[in-house]
Amino acid sequence: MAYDDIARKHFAPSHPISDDGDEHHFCNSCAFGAVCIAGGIDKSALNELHCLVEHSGPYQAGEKIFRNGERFGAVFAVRAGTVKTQLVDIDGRELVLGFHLPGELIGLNAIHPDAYPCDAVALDAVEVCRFSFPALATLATRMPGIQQELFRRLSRDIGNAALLAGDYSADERLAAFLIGLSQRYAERGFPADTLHLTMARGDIANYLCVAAETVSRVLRRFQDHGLIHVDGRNVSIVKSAELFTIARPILQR
Amino acid sequence: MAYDDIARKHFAPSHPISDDGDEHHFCNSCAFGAVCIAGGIDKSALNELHCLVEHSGPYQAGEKIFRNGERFGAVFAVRAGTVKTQLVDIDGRELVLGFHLPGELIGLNAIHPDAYPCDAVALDAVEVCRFSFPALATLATRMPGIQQELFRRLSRDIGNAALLAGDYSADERLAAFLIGLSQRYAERGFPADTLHLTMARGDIANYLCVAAETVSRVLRRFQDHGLIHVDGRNVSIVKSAELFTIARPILQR
DNA sequence: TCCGCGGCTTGACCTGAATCAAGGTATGCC
DNA sequence: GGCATACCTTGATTCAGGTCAAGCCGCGGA
Repeated sequence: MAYDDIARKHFAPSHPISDDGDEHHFCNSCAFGAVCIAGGIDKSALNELHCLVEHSGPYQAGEKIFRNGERFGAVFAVRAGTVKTQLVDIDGRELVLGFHLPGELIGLNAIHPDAYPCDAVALDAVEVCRFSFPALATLATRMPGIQQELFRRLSRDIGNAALLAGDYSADERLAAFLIGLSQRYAERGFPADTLHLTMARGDIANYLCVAAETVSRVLRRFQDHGLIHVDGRNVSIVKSAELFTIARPILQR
Repeated sequence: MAYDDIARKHFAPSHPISDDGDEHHFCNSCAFGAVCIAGGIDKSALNELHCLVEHSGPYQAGEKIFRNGERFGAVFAVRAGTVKTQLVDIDGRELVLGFHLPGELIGLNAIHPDAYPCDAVALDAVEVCRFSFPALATLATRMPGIQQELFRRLSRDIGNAALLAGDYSADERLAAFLIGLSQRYAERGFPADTLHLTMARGDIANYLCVAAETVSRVLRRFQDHGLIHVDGRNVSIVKSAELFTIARPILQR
């Protein structure tokens, strides 16, 4: 796929970030890069996209891109770094909804309630593109490619949100998490077998609905069985096929 | 809200079904009813919606509206009855994704993979409206109200899919299930405190990621505590406030 | 009427993972 | 350096809920 090739060329493996784009070549990590490239959109349309987007950042680790309860006004494409979406429920329990890599769109779950239903927190140095949603929706009526891409992203997020439904074991969850992350990096042209986890164990645990201690133990066991190698937050995947077999009930369905 | 008033007038409480609509008054249970009424759309647009919709059914309990793996071509609005979406994972485990009442749209999660990622099964006598998705998307470019409604529905489904993520207790899950169902009936103008569960205990259990035995036990306990009254598949909610308190960590966040 | 079957309930027991507790390690700040 | 803090790991213990087993109920068919 053309988009991947371009990404592979431009991205620096160590820290995912794209170029800034210009009038003719919009950000490669842009959420709509694929549309622009594939659709061969004309200059005026590209300019319109340029007009409605605002680069924002860098955010430092811990800073929030948007907050739970804020009025919805825009979606954000991650350009660099990792974003965690989370919320704190009524009695203080934290719930991590997801981790978002460059090229991914956050805030889509805010359209319906017309307010962000979660916090978006930078896990490292994060840069984003802000798309005013009313403007984007208007543009989408004139550019079917943009509309279609929005539908696809929304639809994909439904599937992703449902991924961890089902009563899976801690092993299945951890394996699916690692393989999933690996695949998403691979799609963006980054090395897929050496992962740097930008999130704390506690966040992973929370996202997977297991205890932090369980994450430690399972990673340990995977390492003891030679499936992965763990060095703090650096994890290399040694036997991805076997890991995939464990994760299969979650990923392949 | 006007839509609710109209629904309340037309729906028969015992078996949710709408009238068939005509050129000027589209089905009340139609997924886009609210748009048409609120937006005051013109006749030609209404006719276009009429042209692209196909009524289909009735389906008998157990019959499938669409199947996992089938090429995506349309979304369906439930007109009458209850639909269960489910899939069977690689090693035979069943996973219920959701239950869908009249007025709700199914198949939105199929846009991205361009294939239905689950089965849609009728739980009782079901009637649906079929909307060709390419036609609907095209119409949406000309009718911003339709586009917006699609965005909202997709966005809401993301939230719904994420609802049961998080490690909630069996009590919390059951309470949230009952309150959620009650609220959805109420929105459609049906009595909200006497529920007829069209799905088997096993389906509920599966949807909530607990064992069927646990569903029995928790319902029993809720009844013993005077929160609900259970008679087979008929459940009446006695103390909705207390039930809501239990469900709060899931529903209110 | 009886039988068979699927769905539901209840009790007894077991287990995966949570919780509790303690200690280790890395990092930043004074 | 020395300290504080946040994060991570490991072991011991506990428990919510799963699994197994048995029996009940309601319904359709012969």
